Amino acid sequence: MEVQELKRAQISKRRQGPATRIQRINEARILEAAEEIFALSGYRGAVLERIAERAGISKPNLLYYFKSKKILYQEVLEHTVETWLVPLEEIDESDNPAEAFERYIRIKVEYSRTHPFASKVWANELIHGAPHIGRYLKRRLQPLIDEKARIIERWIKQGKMDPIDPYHLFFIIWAATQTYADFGDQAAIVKGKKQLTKPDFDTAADTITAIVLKGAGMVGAE
Amino acid sequence: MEVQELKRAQISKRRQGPATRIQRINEARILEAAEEIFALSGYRGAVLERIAERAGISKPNLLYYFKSKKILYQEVLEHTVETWLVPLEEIDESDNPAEAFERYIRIKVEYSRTHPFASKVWANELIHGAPHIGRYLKRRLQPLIDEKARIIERWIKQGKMDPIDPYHLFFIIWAATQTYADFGDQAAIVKGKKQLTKPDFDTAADTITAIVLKGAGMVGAE
DNA sequence: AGCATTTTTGACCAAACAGTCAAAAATTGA
DNA sequence: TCAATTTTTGACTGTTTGGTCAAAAATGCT
Repeated sequence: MEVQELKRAQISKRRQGPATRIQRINEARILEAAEEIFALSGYRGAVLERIAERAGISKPNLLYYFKSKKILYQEVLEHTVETWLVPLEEIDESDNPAEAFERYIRIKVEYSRTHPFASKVWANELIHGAPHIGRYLKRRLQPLIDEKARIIERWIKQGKMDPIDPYHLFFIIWAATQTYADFGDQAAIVKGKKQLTKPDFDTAADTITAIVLKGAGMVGAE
Repeated sequence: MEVQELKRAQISKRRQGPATRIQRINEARILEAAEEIFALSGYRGAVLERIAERAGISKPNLLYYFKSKKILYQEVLEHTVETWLVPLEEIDESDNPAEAFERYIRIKVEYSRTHPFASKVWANELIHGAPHIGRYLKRRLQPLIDEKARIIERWIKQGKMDPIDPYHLFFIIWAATQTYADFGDQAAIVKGKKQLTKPDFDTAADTITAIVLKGAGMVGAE
């Protein structure tokens, strides 16, 4: 409830018709800067002054567009969650399980590579118990997962894959794919590099795909 | 370098012989309280006053035992890392891969269940790029992983498992097992519960074990 | 041009908080 | 018991920072 209502409240206060050009540019800049700073420093650690600086404006001007740090944070969060859910929604019962999961895994790894800040903001929020977005998550994510879980259960009944708890399967895939964004620095340290590169992410996607598809009996001796 | 040196510096300043009874009790209490507060709020979000309160002492008294917030945080971190590394060190070449990985996975899931705060503190530090413990991590973790990677490569050569990148295999296992501590709240929300319970963790361990062992070719048609 | 609206910012405030310090209280050891 | 040492804390300080506000600057509109 909280996020949507706050968003609506804020918007309705200022915008009747469409946003002006200046508004769209500044809000986009602020959101992008905020995503990075929140990712690097966490909610409390993020300093509005730094976000404003990154966005090329002053702090009071930032507050003019987003009435408080909390509201700004929630807008960033909601944006990341929606992007996060898109590939999940695409999993369809008419798909072949192996193809559906391979596509899902590769998209999520690629997203970790191209949007590490978004993933980190999201991870940060979850680690602290989803205090700002828990209710929204329950309303939005839970039904979606339930639906996809039913699809997987039907695939299992049809003998297309091993009998595996669908929820845990999702948890494992989320964890494995996002770890390259959230904990990419650790992975780089372990590999003796400064940063992970594209080939690292490709190998990651290959490895996760191989293990999950074979491990869940979606390919192989059938 | 930083962590060990700081620790030694602090200890040498105060303790020549063994700590007194009061010191041991209070330091243990403080570290336990700090682990929880740092896990729930992050480094910047954690308030010394609250840690002290939780430990049943005053803030100045806390600072009497740990000279600064940073030093306290680093001690908490180092403690969690060392615990984290124990089961990894136990992987031995003379083991059967399936048995070794099953044991490793089950220990790590159990650790996620019993020490969620430690895992979260650790995750938090990594998300933000390991600023406080990166060097230590490189010195301590990298050689250990390299050693275990060589063991896995030998297992692969001996045909005991599929040719899989050992580093990515570890990343996936770490991610999958620790997600139940770090993002346990999300998993609970998705499952429509307040908290994950022991059976949830058991199913998690079963699922991860099944997928990894079969997916990496450690069991099955050989 | 000239009025109205939107956008921008310097200066400021109040709260939160890490860290200090001197003095009190408790403990230890002879 | 009593002096020395360790432990504890109330009161305080300086800094950081989210947020306010009034006024200036820019923009839009007729």
